[in-house]
Amino acid sequence: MPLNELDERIVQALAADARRSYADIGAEVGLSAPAVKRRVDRLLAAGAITGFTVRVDPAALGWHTEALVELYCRHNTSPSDIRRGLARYPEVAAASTVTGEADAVVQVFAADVRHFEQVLERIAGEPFVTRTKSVLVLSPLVRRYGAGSPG
Amino acid sequence: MPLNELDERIVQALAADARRSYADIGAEVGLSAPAVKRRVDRLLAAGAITGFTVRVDPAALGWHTEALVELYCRHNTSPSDIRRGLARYPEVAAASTVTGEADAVVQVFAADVRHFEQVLERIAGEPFVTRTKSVLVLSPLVRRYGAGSPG
DNA sequence: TCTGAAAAGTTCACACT
DNA sequence: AGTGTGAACTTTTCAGA
Repeated sequence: MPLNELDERIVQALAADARRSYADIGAEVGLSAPAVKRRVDRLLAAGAITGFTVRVDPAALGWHTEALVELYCRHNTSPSDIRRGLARYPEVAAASTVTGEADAVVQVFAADVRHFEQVLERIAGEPFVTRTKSVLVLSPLVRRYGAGSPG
Repeated sequence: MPLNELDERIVQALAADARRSYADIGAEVGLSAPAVKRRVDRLLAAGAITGFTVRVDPAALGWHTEALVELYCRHNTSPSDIRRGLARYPEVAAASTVTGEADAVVQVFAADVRHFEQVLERIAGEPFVTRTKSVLVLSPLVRRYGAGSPG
């Protein structure tokens, strides 16, 4: 779907603060509130906007440990197998299949290292997982676009 | 700040859909709309909730390439050196220092592989960077809590 | 696309527990 | 402390132009 410059500005405004009123956004981009709403509805229907969410501070919610886990899977594992297997863990914030040696990379938030260890053991025990390799995050440096926060 | 079970359920509801009405969330957790609002306000004031944002489909916005880049840095590089060096790139969505061989992991969004290559060259040319190692993201499997989307 | 009205949600003051 | 009710206000949403 083609996004014009007006749509991009609306998306940017919502990315910065999804609770701004349509009238407010409209005043910025030069549209009325209903016009902004129609565009947002269209972006939602087209899948350009997939939802509205909240940005949280991991530490404030008690998630003091973040880790990145490389997953090595059995040869006939499909991406949807991995997705289904990981979606059940609330500690999994993000996961993607990747090029390279590993099959997938998983971002995990846990309360502490002990908790992370338990989650890792359970993930490593999934039938499609043959091996894992993890690194702990020491300090978040850049976190743009609301990326990388657990709930 | 201590979050009780009610707060966690409210945050989870907002993480799934930040536009649900307070009355709706209240019906789920057993509170009135004003009570939910008061708790959200308190979570905002305490910094546990840092904002509301929109979840976007990167491809729909023209970001067709996502990559994870491991950064190997010179021995006397501080985390803030890395942060300052990377913050200038709009393509850098997230970056963290990590344990293990690499010093940092960087999440990069680019329009296409050619664009990513250019960004990677520039990052690799930073004075504090000695070596990089990247993998391309094939398909995003899980993307919870608004994580991992460019703006 | 905008204007204007109806429906819905938010936000407050006040009373209660 | 925290919560619920009801009213005022704002926003959303849907007509019609």
